[in-house]
Amino acid sequence: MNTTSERRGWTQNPDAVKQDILAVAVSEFASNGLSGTRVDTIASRTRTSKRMIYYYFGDKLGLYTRALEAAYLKVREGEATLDLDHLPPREALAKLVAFTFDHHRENPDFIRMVMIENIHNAEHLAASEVIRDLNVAAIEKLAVICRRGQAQGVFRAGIDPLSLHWQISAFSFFNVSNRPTFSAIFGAALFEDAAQTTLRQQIVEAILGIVSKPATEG
Amino acid sequence: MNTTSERRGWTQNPDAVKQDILAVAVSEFASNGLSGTRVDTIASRTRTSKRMIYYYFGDKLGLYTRALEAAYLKVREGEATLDLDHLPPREALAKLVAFTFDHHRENPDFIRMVMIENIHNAEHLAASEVIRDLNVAAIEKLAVICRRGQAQGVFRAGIDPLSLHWQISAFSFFNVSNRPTFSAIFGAALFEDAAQTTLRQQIVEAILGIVSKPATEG
DNA sequence: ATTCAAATGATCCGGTTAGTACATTTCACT
DNA sequence: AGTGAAATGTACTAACCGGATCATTTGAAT
Repeated sequence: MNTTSERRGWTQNPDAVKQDILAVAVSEFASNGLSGTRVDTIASRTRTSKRMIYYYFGDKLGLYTRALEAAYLKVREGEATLDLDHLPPREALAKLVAFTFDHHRENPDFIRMVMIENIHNAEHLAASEVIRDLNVAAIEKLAVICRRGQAQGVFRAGIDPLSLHWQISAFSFFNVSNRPTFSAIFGAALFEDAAQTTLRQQIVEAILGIVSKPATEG
Repeated sequence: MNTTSERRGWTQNPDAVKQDILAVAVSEFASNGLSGTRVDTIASRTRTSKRMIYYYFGDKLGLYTRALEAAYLKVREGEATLDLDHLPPREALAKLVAFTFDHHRENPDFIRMVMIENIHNAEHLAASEVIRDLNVAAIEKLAVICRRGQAQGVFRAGIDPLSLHWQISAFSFFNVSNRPTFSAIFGAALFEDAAQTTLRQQIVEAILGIVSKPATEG
């Protein structure tokens, strides 16, 4: 049982083969979409062969679905490292928003997989219970912050955690998903590090504004 | 010269043929993506033939690029109907945001074309000067509102119209683009008319909050 | 050392699809 | 009514690509 790296003669290693295929598949599907991706191309970037793809994943759609799940799993895994319970509500929320913004930026392949899935009306995602569970858990984390903020009187009443999640996602997702068209039209300045930091701060404040008690006018 | 509807024997009508092809192309590309779209399918939904597609548009990519332009043109055309100059700045901005939100909802094919173009890193859009001009004009409209608001002292200083446009777009675009995955995971409630009205109001307020002079805290 | 299922290699195939070749018709202008 | 270019119809093809077929090897248990 040698490491997964070297392969002389050949040694069986089913799990490594599956993971190898999945990693390449995520990358290819994210880059080229479902019908734009060639199974042969995936195979060629793999340490194994096309034969193995069909052996383990049945067909192209099967592979795509598993790749989609893999992308979600990896990203939600990253989110789990975030501990917010010890922070006061406003700071917890601010940290969550800033983290989400950064995390999306760092995982463009995930974003692209979701874009592609949206193009396909989420029909493959709908078939995967795994993914639904992951995301519902993410909402619960947000709901906890909302309740704490309301209990302490720093958040207004009647906040809908789902709407809030929608708003946070809208900013963070769009920032990555529409970067190509946006910068093709308006230039890339908004996506350089300095501008992104400003933008992140702005949306943190915008979100905090949404949950804050009304006070302004004019 | 009869109308474009009936076609007995056959009568030449180059412009109508081109428009017919383009309309179908937008619909097909928006639904299935670039590589997911079949030229034969487009042809079959047309009153003309595949031969004509290649005759007028050269190849699949040429047709795609023209379809992308057509989608942009149609949407920007709709936006031009909006007259904001007679409104006070806050109301003008509020109206612009609400309109953008609705307008995006009403043009899902356009949204999907942009999504697809983003998947392709905007490489076809980048080749089209037409589109860039259209959008830069849209920003200018926003800049005018900002300047008026600042002159009247109701907006804070240092607003970047481009960032503002980014924020408005993020909400309005995401609302359509990610509806499939979002509702697959969290249910469709947020996308029914009542909830959408609430959401729209929320984001109008969020945007107004961004441009307003600081006053709140806690 | 045999056995047998799991894992892998090597090669092939049939349908699909973008694009083309060739022929024909329309129509504006003489 | 003739001419020629633009417009359209019909049929074909070459390449590509998802998937299948058949054979071989590995490795764990007997």
